[in-house]
Amino acid sequence: MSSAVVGLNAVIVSVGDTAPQVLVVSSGEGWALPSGQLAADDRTLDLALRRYVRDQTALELGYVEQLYTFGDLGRVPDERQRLLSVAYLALTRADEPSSNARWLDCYELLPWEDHRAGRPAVLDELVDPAVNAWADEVGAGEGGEARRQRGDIVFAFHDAPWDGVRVLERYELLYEVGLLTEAPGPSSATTIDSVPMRFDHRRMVATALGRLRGKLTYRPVVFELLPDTFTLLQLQRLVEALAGVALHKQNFRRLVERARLVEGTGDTLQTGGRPAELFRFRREVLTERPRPGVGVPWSL
Amino acid sequence: MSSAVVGLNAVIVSVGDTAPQVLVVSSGEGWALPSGQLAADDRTLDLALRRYVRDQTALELGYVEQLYTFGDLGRVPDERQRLLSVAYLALTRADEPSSNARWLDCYELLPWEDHRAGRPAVLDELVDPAVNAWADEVGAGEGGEARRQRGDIVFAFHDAPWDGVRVLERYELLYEVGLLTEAPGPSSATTIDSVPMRFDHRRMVATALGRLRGKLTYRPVVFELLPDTFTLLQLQRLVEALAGVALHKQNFRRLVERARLVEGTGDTLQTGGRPAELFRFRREVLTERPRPGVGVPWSL
DNA sequence: TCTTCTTATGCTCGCACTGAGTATAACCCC
DNA sequence: GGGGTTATACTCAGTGCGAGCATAAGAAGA
Repeated sequence: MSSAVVGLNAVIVSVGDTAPQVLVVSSGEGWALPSGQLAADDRTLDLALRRYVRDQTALELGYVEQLYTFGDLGRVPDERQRLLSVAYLALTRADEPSSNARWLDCYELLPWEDHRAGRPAVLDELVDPAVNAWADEVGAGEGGEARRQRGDIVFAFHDAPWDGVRVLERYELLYEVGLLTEAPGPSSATTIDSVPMRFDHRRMVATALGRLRGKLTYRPVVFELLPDTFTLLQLQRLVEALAGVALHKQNFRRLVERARLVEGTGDTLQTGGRPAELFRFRREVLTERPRPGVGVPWSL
Repeated sequence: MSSAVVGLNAVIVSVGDTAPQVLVVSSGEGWALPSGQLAADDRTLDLALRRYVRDQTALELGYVEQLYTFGDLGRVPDERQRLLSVAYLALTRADEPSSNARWLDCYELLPWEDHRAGRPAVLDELVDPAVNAWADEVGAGEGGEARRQRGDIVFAFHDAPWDGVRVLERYELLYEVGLLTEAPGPSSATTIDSVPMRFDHRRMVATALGRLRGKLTYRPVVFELLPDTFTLLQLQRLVEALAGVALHKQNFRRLVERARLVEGTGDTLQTGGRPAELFRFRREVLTERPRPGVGVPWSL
């Protein structure tokens, strides 16, 4: 029987003032996701993850979901060794990380994903030409067209619609065209700068953000990231931060109220303008609707 | 560094005359999914999977997607050993399995999932009372209500809507209430009978069916299971088989044509009634729509 | 040939939801 | 009170969908 070294990684997401953020710890080669080993007496992978995250960061995780298992040769510098890593997504409200850990803004790692203030310039200035050059590599024939079409789909060139969920596909395409390097190394003029992260940990963050953006639209996961009561604008800002797009305020309000996702508490909160009513998540919605979520443009 | 035995499993899905089916091979303890070991020189997990499936079943896989990694202690009879299994979903049109393999009807394994001819009686006759008894175990208080609510959500009791995607949640709840046993063993009057499968392979099938039903609604995966040209009724029957629900014929037609998912070829096929036009998948839809899929009731 | 059965295809209501925008309310500060 | 700010209510047009009616085009049998 063959065996491999098995590791676990946690992409722990919370939301700061303006953007989603992931918990990272410092490592020799840039920042790293909290990682651990599976111990012989961990009954389940989930429990192992919770255990070592508690040990390393003093954080008690709430929502936890398995993301993906990475096992390609060459994902770690040592070519001989295969490291199998099971990555998890975890959500938490906690905002005070322990000593050697810190929150890292997701959009520092993946700047092309934030469209709240419009389409990032880097897409048309850097990515578009790079994808075109990459398509030209294989000639103007079939293969080139397929490459161009793939670029159009994931980056929404030529009037194709932007799909916020395709975070991982964008990451992988950027990697293929040579605009980003996986392991920390010298960044050049032809790569998109970012905070260096260990191994393929940035890819794990991309996987997590994509999954989260998808789940947003059909499961009430946002409420894992909010306090028990909140104003509708707080909820909206949170959804916008995760989805990476701006939303129409009145329609957002109508959506969550008519979907009966939230219920008013009667209390209000001072805001600087007219006081806002405080709402709470309405748990009963789980039995009423098949896919209770918040609705962003790409959920149709 | 800790290490574990690592296996790969493939849930290979095709669609027969009336139902989705998975490829199984015979094993000492009932049927088993094709499984393999990761070899040291397999560059990626995908490639390893394709390699051993080719060796074992002489099948060349098309669409392949990682499903989930199973690693709980106790999923295999030997309590000491931890077996980590990375399960994959694969789609294929091939209908002739090799010697020791055969196609097994998904709804023989998961009979409560097929609602095409109405809600299966087993849900209200067997599952409902069992869930109620299970809820009563913890008293009529908070815990009991939570259990009952969970039953309502996943099995659509008390007017809750049926959500075809929650295959795995249903499987897990049935397991918790004691209506099915994971490893092959004596079935009793209080368990739902089914074909015995090795280890937790039936759980893997449930995972695969759930994933497939979800993907159906936002990616054109059905066409992986169809010949190049097909009639709209063939397409509809296929979607119905996977989704486990019956669809309105005229509306289905309108949906796929207006979404521009398919295009007519001009040819027709004899059917027993008026000849049907043959259609093909319209690849350009990938750049036009963010989530090209077929639309089933739970996709809203 | 005429009838009946079967499948395919076209079309039309009515409802629900959505995008976009206008209008009004309720607080702050000065 | 005026102006800024945020909250909340409401309207209107377009779109998508569930449900059903109607017609077309073949096969099979009387």
